[in-house]
Amino acid sequence: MLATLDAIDRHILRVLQRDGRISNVELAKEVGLSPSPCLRRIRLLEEAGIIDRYVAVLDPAKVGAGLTVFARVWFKTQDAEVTLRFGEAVRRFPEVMECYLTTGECDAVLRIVTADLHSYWRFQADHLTRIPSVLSVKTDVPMETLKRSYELPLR
Amino acid sequence: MLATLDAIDRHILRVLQRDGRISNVELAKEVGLSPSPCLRRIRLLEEAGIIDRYVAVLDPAKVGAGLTVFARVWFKTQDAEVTLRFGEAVRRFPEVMECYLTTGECDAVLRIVTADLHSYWRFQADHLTRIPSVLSVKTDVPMETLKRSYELPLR
DNA sequence: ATAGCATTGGCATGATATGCCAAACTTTCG
DNA sequence: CGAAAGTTTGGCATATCATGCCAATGCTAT
Repeated sequence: MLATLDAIDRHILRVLQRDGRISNVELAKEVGLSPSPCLRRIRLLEEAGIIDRYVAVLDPAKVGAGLTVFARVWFKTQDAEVTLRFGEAVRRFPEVMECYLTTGECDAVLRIVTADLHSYWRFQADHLTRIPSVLSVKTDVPMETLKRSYELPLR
Repeated sequence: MLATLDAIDRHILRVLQRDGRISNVELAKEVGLSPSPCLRRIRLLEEAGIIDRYVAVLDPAKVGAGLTVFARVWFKTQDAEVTLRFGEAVRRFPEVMECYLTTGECDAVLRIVTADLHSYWRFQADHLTRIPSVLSVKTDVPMETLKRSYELPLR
Protein backbone atom coordinates (compact mmCIF):
# COMPACT_ATOMS: atom_id res chain seq x y z
CA MET A 1 0.00 0.00 0.00
CA LEU A 2 1.74 3.11 -1.23
CA ALA A 3 0.62 6.39 0.30
CA THR A 4 0.63 9.68 -1.52
CA LEU A 5 3.50 11.68 -0.15
CA ASP A 6 4.07 15.24 -1.25
CA ALA A 7 7.44 16.96 -1.43
CA ILE A 8 7.24 18.17 2.19
CA ASP A 9 6.45 14.68 3.48
CA ARG A 10 9.43 13.24 1.63
CA HIS A 11 11.60 16.04 2.97
CA ILE A 12 10.46 15.25 6.51
CA LEU A 13 11.17 11.55 6.00
CA ARG A 14 14.60 12.23 4.56
CA VAL A 15 15.56 14.37 7.55
CA LEU A 16 14.14 11.89 10.09
CA GLN A 17 16.04 9.03 8.45
CA ARG A 18 19.24 10.95 9.13
CA ASP A 19 18.31 12.29 12.57
CA GLY A 20 15.40 10.66 14.35
CA ARG A 21 15.77 12.88 17.39
CA ILE A 22 15.71 16.27 15.70
CA SER A 23 13.35 18.58 17.57
CA ASN A 24 10.09 19.39 15.88
CA VAL A 25 11.00 23.10 15.92
CA GLU A 26 14.24 22.51 14.06
CA LEU A 27 12.67 20.04 11.63
CA ALA A 28 9.91 22.54 10.86
CA LYS A 29 12.52 25.17 10.07
CA GLU A 30 14.36 22.76 7.77
CA VAL A 31 11.29 21.83 5.72
CA GLY A 32 9.85 25.35 5.68
CA LEU A 33 6.83 24.98 7.93
CA SER A 34 5.85 26.27 11.32
CA PRO A 35 6.05 23.73 14.17
CA SER A 36 2.32 22.96 14.33
CA PRO A 37 1.64 21.65 10.82
CA CYS A 38 5.03 19.95 10.84
CA LEU A 39 4.17 17.97 13.97
CA ARG A 40 0.76 17.17 12.52
CA ARG A 41 2.37 15.71 9.38
CA ILE A 42 4.75 13.64 11.50
CA ARG A 43 1.84 12.23 13.50
CA LEU A 44 -0.02 11.34 10.31
CA LEU A 45 3.07 9.60 8.91
CA GLU A 46 3.37 7.65 12.16
CA GLU A 47 -0.31 6.69 12.26
CA ALA A 48 -0.16 5.56 8.62
CA GLY A 49 2.73 3.29 9.58
CA ILE A 50 5.02 4.98 7.08
CA ILE A 51 7.25 5.87 10.02
CA ASP A 52 7.43 2.48 11.70
CA ARG A 53 9.52 3.43 14.74
CA TYR A 54 12.49 5.39 16.01
CA VAL A 55 15.65 3.56 17.02
CA ALA A 56 19.17 4.21 18.23
CA VAL A 57 21.83 2.93 15.84
CA LEU A 58 24.79 1.40 17.65
CA ASP A 59 28.34 1.06 16.37
CA PRO A 60 28.51 -2.70 15.70
CA ALA A 61 32.26 -2.91 16.31
CA LYS A 62 31.91 -1.25 19.72
CA VAL A 63 29.25 -3.60 21.07
CA GLY A 64 30.81 -6.86 20.00
CA ALA A 65 28.95 -7.25 16.71
CA GLY A 66 31.68 -6.23 14.32
CA LEU A 67 31.23 -8.95 11.73
CA THR A 68 28.36 -9.08 9.24
CA VAL A 69 28.13 -12.16 7.06
CA PHE A 70 25.69 -13.27 4.39
CA ALA A 71 24.78 -16.93 4.45
CA ARG A 72 22.91 -18.91 1.81
CA VAL A 73 21.02 -21.92 3.05
CA TRP A 74 19.77 -25.03 1.29
CA PHE A 75 16.88 -27.00 2.82
CA LYS A 76 16.48 -30.76 2.83
CA THR A 77 12.98 -30.29 1.42
CA GLN A 78 11.03 -27.22 0.41
CA ASP A 79 7.65 -28.00 2.00
CA ALA A 80 5.76 -25.56 4.22
CA GLU A 81 6.52 -27.50 7.40
CA VAL A 82 10.27 -27.19 6.89
CA THR A 83 10.21 -23.47 6.10
CA LEU A 84 7.90 -22.80 9.05
CA ARG A 85 10.23 -24.56 11.48
CA PHE A 86 13.22 -22.80 9.97
CA GLY A 87 11.55 -19.43 10.46
CA GLU A 88 10.76 -20.20 14.09
CA ALA A 89 14.33 -21.28 14.77
CA VAL A 90 15.82 -18.27 13.05
CA ARG A 91 13.66 -15.79 14.96
CA ARG A 92 15.06 -17.13 18.22
CA PHE A 93 18.65 -16.27 17.25
CA PRO A 94 19.45 -12.61 17.92
CA GLU A 95 22.48 -12.96 15.64
CA VAL A 96 20.16 -13.33 12.65
CA MET A 97 19.23 -9.78 11.65
CA GLU A 98 17.43 -10.64 8.41
CA CYS A 99 16.17 -13.82 6.83
CA TYR A 100 14.40 -14.23 3.51
CA LEU A 101 13.09 -17.23 1.61
CA THR A 102 14.33 -17.28 -1.96
CA THR A 103 13.56 -19.11 -5.12
CA GLY A 104 16.33 -20.17 -7.42
CA GLU A 105 19.78 -21.31 -6.52
CA CYS A 106 19.34 -21.48 -2.75
CA ASP A 107 16.36 -21.64 -0.40
CA ALA A 108 17.09 -18.84 2.08
CA VAL A 109 19.50 -15.96 2.56
CA LEU A 110 20.46 -14.58 5.96
CA ARG A 111 22.28 -11.55 7.26
CA ILE A 112 24.04 -12.59 10.45
CA VAL A 113 25.90 -10.42 12.94
CA THR A 114 28.55 -11.71 15.35
CA ALA A 115 31.64 -10.43 17.14
CA ASP A 116 34.24 -11.98 14.86
CA LEU A 117 34.96 -14.86 12.50
CA HIS A 118 35.50 -17.29 15.34
CA SER A 119 32.14 -16.63 16.97
CA TYR A 120 30.46 -16.77 13.57
CA TRP A 121 31.97 -20.16 12.98
CA ARG A 122 30.68 -21.34 16.35
CA PHE A 123 27.22 -19.97 15.54
CA GLN A 124 27.14 -21.75 12.20
CA ALA A 125 28.45 -25.04 13.55
CA ASP A 126 26.49 -25.11 16.81
CA HIS A 127 23.21 -23.52 15.80
CA LEU A 128 22.58 -22.78 12.12
CA THR A 129 23.53 -26.14 10.66
CA ARG A 130 21.78 -27.92 13.52
CA ILE A 131 18.34 -26.64 12.55
CA PRO A 132 16.70 -29.85 11.28
CA SER A 133 15.52 -28.23 8.03
CA VAL A 134 19.03 -27.25 6.97
CA LEU A 135 20.91 -29.33 4.41
CA SER A 136 23.90 -27.06 3.81
CA VAL A 137 25.17 -23.50 4.25
CA LYS A 138 27.44 -21.35 2.11
CA THR A 139 28.87 -18.17 3.55
CA ASP A 140 30.28 -15.02 2.03
CA VAL A 141 32.60 -13.40 4.56
CA PRO A 142 33.14 -9.64 4.14
CA MET A 143 36.70 -8.40 4.42
CA GLU A 144 35.91 -4.70 4.10
CA THR A 145 32.86 -2.47 4.22
CA LEU A 146 32.40 -0.23 1.17
CA LYS A 147 29.01 1.14 2.16
CA ARG A 148 26.49 0.89 4.96
CA SER A 149 23.38 3.05 4.85
CA TYR A 150 20.30 3.32 7.01
CA GLU A 151 18.33 5.52 4.64
CA LEU A 152 15.79 4.04 2.29
CA PRO A 153 15.77 5.77 -1.10
CA LEU A 154 12.73 8.06 -1.42
CA ARG A 155 11.68 8.71 -4.95
CA MET B 1 37.64 -1.04 20.36
CA LEU B 2 35.29 -2.68 22.79
CA ALA B 3 34.13 -0.57 25.72
CA THR B 4 33.28 -1.94 29.12
CA LEU B 5 29.52 -1.81 29.44
CA ASP B 6 27.85 -2.74 32.69
CA ALA B 7 24.39 -4.24 32.99
CA ILE B 8 22.69 -0.82 33.17
CA ASP B 9 24.46 0.40 30.03
CA ARG B 10 23.35 -2.70 28.13
CA HIS B 11 19.83 -2.23 29.45
CA ILE B 12 19.83 1.38 28.21
CA LEU B 13 21.13 0.29 24.79
CA ARG B 14 18.55 -2.45 24.51
CA VAL B 15 15.72 -0.03 25.24
CA LEU B 16 17.07 2.63 22.88
CA GLN B 17 17.42 0.09 20.08
CA ARG B 18 13.70 -0.57 20.40
CA ASP B 19 12.59 3.02 21.03
CA GLY B 20 15.05 5.75 20.17
CA ARG B 21 12.64 8.50 21.16
CA ILE B 22 11.79 7.35 24.66
CA SER B 23 12.01 10.26 27.09
CA ASN B 24 14.90 10.25 29.49
CA VAL B 25 12.47 10.21 32.42
CA GLU B 26 10.75 7.06 31.20
CA LEU B 27 14.03 5.37 30.25
CA ALA B 28 15.41 6.13 33.70
CA LYS B 29 12.37 4.50 35.27
CA GLU B 30 12.79 1.43 33.07
CA VAL B 31 16.45 0.88 33.95
CA GLY B 32 16.04 1.76 37.63
CA LEU B 33 17.87 5.07 37.81
CA SER B 34 16.85 8.65 38.40
CA PRO B 35 16.84 10.90 35.30
CA SER B 36 20.16 12.61 36.01
CA PRO B 37 22.56 9.65 36.02
CA CYS B 38 20.56 8.05 33.24
CA LEU B 39 21.04 11.06 30.98
CA ARG B 40 24.69 11.17 31.95
CA ARG B 41 25.17 7.55 30.87
CA ILE B 42 23.42 8.22 27.57
CA ARG B 43 25.70 11.19 26.86
CA LEU B 44 28.77 9.07 27.64
CA LEU B 45 27.54 6.31 25.32
CA GLU B 46 27.00 8.92 22.59
CA GLU B 47 30.40 10.55 23.09
CA ALA B 48 32.11 7.15 23.02
CA GLY B 49 30.43 6.54 19.65
CA ILE B 50 28.71 3.44 20.97
CA ILE B 51 25.43 5.14 20.13
CA ASP B 52 26.20 6.26 16.60
CA ARG B 53 22.96 8.11 15.84
CA TYR B 54 19.20 8.09 16.12
CA VAL B 55 17.08 7.41 13.06
CA ALA B 56 13.48 6.95 12.00
CA VAL B 57 12.76 3.51 10.54
CA LEU B 58 10.36 3.65 7.61
CA ASP B 59 8.11 0.87 6.33
CA PRO B 60 9.89 -0.11 3.10
CA ALA B 61 6.70 -1.29 1.39
CA LYS B 62 4.98 2.04 2.06
CA VAL B 63 7.69 4.25 0.60
CA GLY B 64 8.30 2.30 -2.60
CA ALA B 65 11.20 0.20 -1.37
CA GLY B 66 9.43 -3.09 -0.83
CA LEU B 67 11.98 -5.41 -2.39
CA THR B 68 15.29 -6.32 -0.77
CA VAL B 69 17.69 -8.40 -2.84
CA PHE B 70 21.15 -9.75 -2.20
CA ALA B 71 23.53 -9.59 -5.12
CA ARG B 72 26.90 -11.25 -5.48
CA VAL B 73 29.35 -9.53 -7.77
CA TRP B 74 32.42 -10.79 -9.60
CA PHE B 75 35.08 -8.28 -10.69
CA LYS B 76 37.12 -8.38 -13.86
CA THR B 77 40.26 -8.00 -11.78
CA GLN B 78 40.85 -7.78 -8.04
CA ASP B 79 43.33 -4.89 -7.90
CA ALA B 80 42.94 -1.87 -5.63
CA GLU B 81 42.01 0.45 -8.50
CA VAL B 82 39.02 -1.69 -9.47
CA THR B 83 37.68 -2.07 -5.95
CA LEU B 84 38.16 1.65 -5.31
CA ARG B 85 36.15 2.63 -8.38
CA PHE B 86 33.50 0.07 -7.52
CA GLY B 87 33.14 1.53 -4.03
CA GLU B 88 32.77 5.05 -5.40
CA ALA B 89 30.12 3.94 -7.87
CA VAL B 90 28.19 1.97 -5.29
CA ARG B 91 28.11 4.86 -2.81
CA ARG B 92 26.38 7.03 -5.39
CA PHE B 93 23.44 4.61 -5.72
CA PRO B 94 20.90 5.13 -2.93
CA GLU B 95 19.43 1.71 -3.75
CA VAL B 96 22.60 0.07 -2.42
CA MET B 97 22.12 -0.11 1.34
CA GLU B 98 25.16 -2.24 2.13
CA CYS B 99 28.21 -3.34 0.20
CA TYR B 100 31.08 -5.53 1.40
CA LEU B 101 34.20 -6.87 -0.28
CA THR B 102 34.55 -10.59 0.18
CA THR B 103 37.17 -13.19 -0.33
CA GLY B 104 36.27 -16.57 -1.67
CA GLU B 105 33.66 -17.45 -4.21
CA CYS B 106 32.66 -13.91 -5.21
CA ASP B 107 34.29 -10.49 -4.86
CA ALA B 108 31.51 -8.39 -3.32
CA VAL B 109 28.06 -8.81 -1.78
CA LEU B 110 25.40 -6.10 -1.83
CA ARG B 111 22.07 -5.53 -0.16
CA ILE B 112 19.94 -3.58 -2.62
CA VAL B 113 16.51 -2.03 -2.05
CA THR B 114 14.06 -1.20 -4.83
CA ALA B 115 10.29 -0.90 -5.31
CA ASP B 116 9.74 -4.24 -7.05
CA LEU B 117 11.34 -6.87 -9.25
CA HIS B 118 10.97 -4.79 -12.37
CA SER B 119 12.77 -1.78 -10.97
CA TYR B 120 15.44 -4.05 -9.56
CA TRP B 121 16.00 -5.52 -12.98
CA ARG B 122 16.32 -2.03 -14.44
CA PHE B 123 18.81 -1.08 -11.73
CA GLN B 124 20.92 -4.16 -12.39
CA ALA B 125 20.84 -3.81 -16.15
CA ASP B 126 21.25 -0.03 -16.35
CA HIS B 127 23.57 0.68 -13.44
CA LEU B 128 25.10 -2.25 -11.58
CA THR B 129 26.41 -4.24 -14.52
CA ARG B 130 27.57 -1.04 -16.22
CA ILE B 131 30.13 -0.27 -13.53
CA PRO B 132 33.38 -0.91 -15.44
CA SER B 133 34.81 -3.13 -12.69
CA VAL B 134 31.93 -5.59 -12.82
CA LEU B 135 32.28 -8.87 -14.68
CA SER B 136 29.06 -10.57 -13.62
CA VAL B 137 26.26 -10.47 -11.06
CA LYS B 138 24.24 -13.23 -9.42
CA THR B 139 21.10 -12.33 -7.50
CA ASP B 140 19.09 -14.08 -4.81
CA VAL B 141 15.55 -12.74 -4.91
CA PRO B 142 13.57 -13.05 -1.66
CA MET B 143 10.03 -14.31 -1.95
CA GLU B 144 9.11 -13.93 1.69
CA THR B 145 10.52 -12.28 4.79
CA LEU B 146 11.02 -14.59 7.77
CA LYS B 147 12.78 -12.05 9.99
CA ARG B 148 13.89 -8.44 9.93
CA SER B 149 15.48 -6.98 13.04
CA TYR B 150 17.05 -3.63 13.83
CA GLU B 151 18.54 -4.66 17.16
CA LEU B 152 22.14 -5.73 17.42
CA PRO B 153 22.61 -8.60 19.87
CA LEU B 154 24.14 -7.34 23.13
CA ARG B 155 25.94 -9.98 25.05
C1' DA C 1 39.55 2.73 59.21
C1' DT C 2 39.86 6.57 56.27
C1' DA C 3 40.76 9.38 52.38
C1' DG C 4 39.87 9.88 47.56
C1' DC C 5 37.04 9.06 43.63
C1' DA C 6 33.12 7.82 40.89
C1' DT C 7 28.25 7.73 40.69
C1' DT C 8 23.88 9.07 42.15
C1' DG C 9 19.62 11.96 43.27
C1' DG C 10 17.23 16.32 43.63
C1' DC C 11 16.38 20.93 42.24
C1' DA C 12 15.93 25.14 39.21
C1' DT C 13 15.73 26.95 34.65
C1' DG C 14 15.16 27.17 29.91
C1' DA C 15 13.48 24.78 25.88
C1' DT C 16 10.15 21.73 23.70
C1' DA C 17 5.93 19.10 22.68
C1' DT C 18 1.12 19.34 22.24
C1' DG C 19 -3.73 20.65 21.98
C1' DC C 20 -6.84 24.34 20.54
C1' DC C 21 -8.63 28.05 17.60
C1' DA C 22 -8.83 31.34 14.01
C1' DA C 23 -7.10 32.57 9.36
C1' DA C 24 -5.56 31.45 4.69
C1' DC C 25 -5.56 28.54 0.90
C1' DT C 26 -7.43 24.91 -2.23
C1' DT C 27 -10.96 22.33 -4.19
C1' DT C 28 -15.55 21.39 -5.51
C1' DC C 29 -19.95 22.29 -7.10
C1' DG C 30 -23.64 25.27 -8.39
C1' DC D 1 -17.32 32.69 -12.75
C1' DG D 2 -18.48 32.71 -7.80
C1' DA D 3 -19.53 30.77 -3.40
C1' DA D 4 -19.19 27.29 0.03
C1' DA D 5 -17.03 23.37 2.11
C1' DG D 6 -13.02 21.18 3.47
C1' DT D 7 -8.10 21.08 4.25
C1' DT D 8 -3.90 22.98 5.81
C1' DT D 9 -1.52 26.44 8.17
C1' DG D 10 0.32 29.63 12.00
C1' DG D 11 0.18 31.33 16.68
C1' DC D 12 -0.63 30.84 21.51
C1' DA D 13 -0.98 28.67 26.28
C1' DT D 14 0.25 24.93 29.21
C1' DA D 15 2.34 20.85 30.79
C1' DT D 16 6.25 18.01 30.19
C1' DC D 17 11.01 17.36 29.49
C1' DA D 18 16.10 18.16 29.04
C1' DT D 19 20.02 19.94 31.20
C1' DG D 20 23.43 21.91 34.30
C1' DC D 21 24.77 22.31 39.14
C1' DC D 22 25.61 20.72 43.86
C1' DA D 23 25.33 17.92 47.84
C1' DA D 24 25.06 13.11 49.43
C1' DT D 25 25.90 8.28 48.97
C1' DG D 26 28.52 4.16 47.87
C1' DC D 27 32.82 2.01 46.45
C1' DT D 28 37.94 1.36 46.23
C1' DA D 29 42.46 1.34 47.62
C1' DT D 30 45.90 1.99 50.90
